[in-house]
Amino acid sequence: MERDQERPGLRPIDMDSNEPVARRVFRELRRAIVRMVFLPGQALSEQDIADQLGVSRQPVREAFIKLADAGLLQIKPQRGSFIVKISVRQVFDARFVREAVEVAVVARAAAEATPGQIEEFRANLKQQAIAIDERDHGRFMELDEAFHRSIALSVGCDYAWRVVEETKAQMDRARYLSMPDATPLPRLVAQHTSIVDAIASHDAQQAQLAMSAHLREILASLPELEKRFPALFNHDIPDPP
Amino acid sequence: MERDQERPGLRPIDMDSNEPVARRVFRELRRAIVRMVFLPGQALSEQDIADQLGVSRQPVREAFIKLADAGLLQIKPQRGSFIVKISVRQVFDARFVREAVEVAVVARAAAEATPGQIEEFRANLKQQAIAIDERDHGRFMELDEAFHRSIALSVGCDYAWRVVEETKAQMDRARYLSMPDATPLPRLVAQHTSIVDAIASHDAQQAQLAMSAHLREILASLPELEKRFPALFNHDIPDPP
DNA sequence: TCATGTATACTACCATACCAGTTAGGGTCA
DNA sequence: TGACCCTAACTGGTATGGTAGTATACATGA
Repeated sequence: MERDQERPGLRPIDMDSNEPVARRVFRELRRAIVRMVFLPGQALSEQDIADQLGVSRQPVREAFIKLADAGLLQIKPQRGSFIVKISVRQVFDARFVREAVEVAVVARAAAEATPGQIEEFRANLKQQAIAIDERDHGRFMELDEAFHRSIALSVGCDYAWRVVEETKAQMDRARYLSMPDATPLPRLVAQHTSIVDAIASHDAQQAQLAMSAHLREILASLPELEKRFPALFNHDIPDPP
Repeated sequence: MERDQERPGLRPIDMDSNEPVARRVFRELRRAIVRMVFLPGQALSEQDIADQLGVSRQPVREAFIKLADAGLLQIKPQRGSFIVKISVRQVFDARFVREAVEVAVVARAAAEATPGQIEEFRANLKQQAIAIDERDHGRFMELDEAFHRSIALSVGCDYAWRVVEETKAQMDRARYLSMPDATPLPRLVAQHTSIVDAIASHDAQQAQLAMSAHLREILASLPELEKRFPALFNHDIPDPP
């Protein structure tokens, strides 16, 4: 009995699509990294990935570069490329930025959100509860992301959401690591609900506090994770150049 | 009499360096775009740039992709690549994110900055005044960036500064456009000073207000610029796919 | 005159070949 | 035995060739 439906690390790239191959390779690799299919510290070779996906090295290389920009892959020229280990400092740095941006976004949402938009937020909350009832953790994480995204997009903060998306990647690896076990999902829904309530009552300050508290709680289990999976963490000893 | 010392748009890539060519090409192109050497709307060709810089197309292509990620270049597959026009909406989106992050950073600085660090900030302020006296706008912009960066790095917000750096690119094009004329530089120094004063007195709230006001003022002239240089702006009519 | 089909000259994208630097392993010699 | 060097098998970086798609100029037709 496997934890995932599919053990093969990567799903094949479907042809007959005019979307650039490099972009699809990037998405697939990013997905695999965030979902811990590739473990932190593991070496990745351009040639290997290209062979697995049935494409040439060129698009794989471009994907590698973008992954490096996203802070998920470390490219050591003439030596190799490695999944960066989870760094507690880096994750908290990402959280810091995410909190700053999302707190600003939710303040705007409290000021500008329309009743229709608030209704959409609540609809998402209901689905979150359903996903929890059905023990569907993956579905919950999707809804969670959709929830935060919809708040940002509802007030036209597309670029802000793009920034948050990048910061999330760092955090989500840690979250995925802690997922099958006890993550107090109902508690997260309660926090989401209080965020929406504050938005609905146009209380910007309360919305900011709720969002801030929510984002700080997410990583509460990080130190424990570091102890449980020491090999996956960096322990903030930056390796020499 | 030219506005720049050098009219040739790009400086040649110096060889005898082990830094990847692609990275240097990226930096040089980014510099040229932000400094309005390449005008918004202008087409850029991989082959052209490669010939001008004396390198092959491959590193140029990689630089193009990174520029596209930074929102400075639009790559239209099988059609061409174009310097994106300045979009008032996009610039304000960038400012929104930058304000969110830097306000959070400065709050932390007010809480944690040491006397030595505050002394460094003040030293930078003095140099800003000198640059203004010498009418050296370019130098002032460098010091301005260094000022904001030093605040972020002083409290360990390296990643936050990296995010700010990306958002700045959008804003700086507009700032460069308005630079030779009347930008009230002394006023900016006064704002910088009040930020440092708030940090020095460990008044987080005051520091946040000062930073927020400062960042909002920077783009005050943007609507006027749009009227003066209509060809360089997007007017937020998103062109069809 | 104007609409339409077509040839051509671009473009970015992908594949491939080659290059230079790093690393690991094994053999050699003190 | 141990330190050293050399070689072979990688790595990512760069250069180049080939392909498919698009825009444009121009000829052709009504």
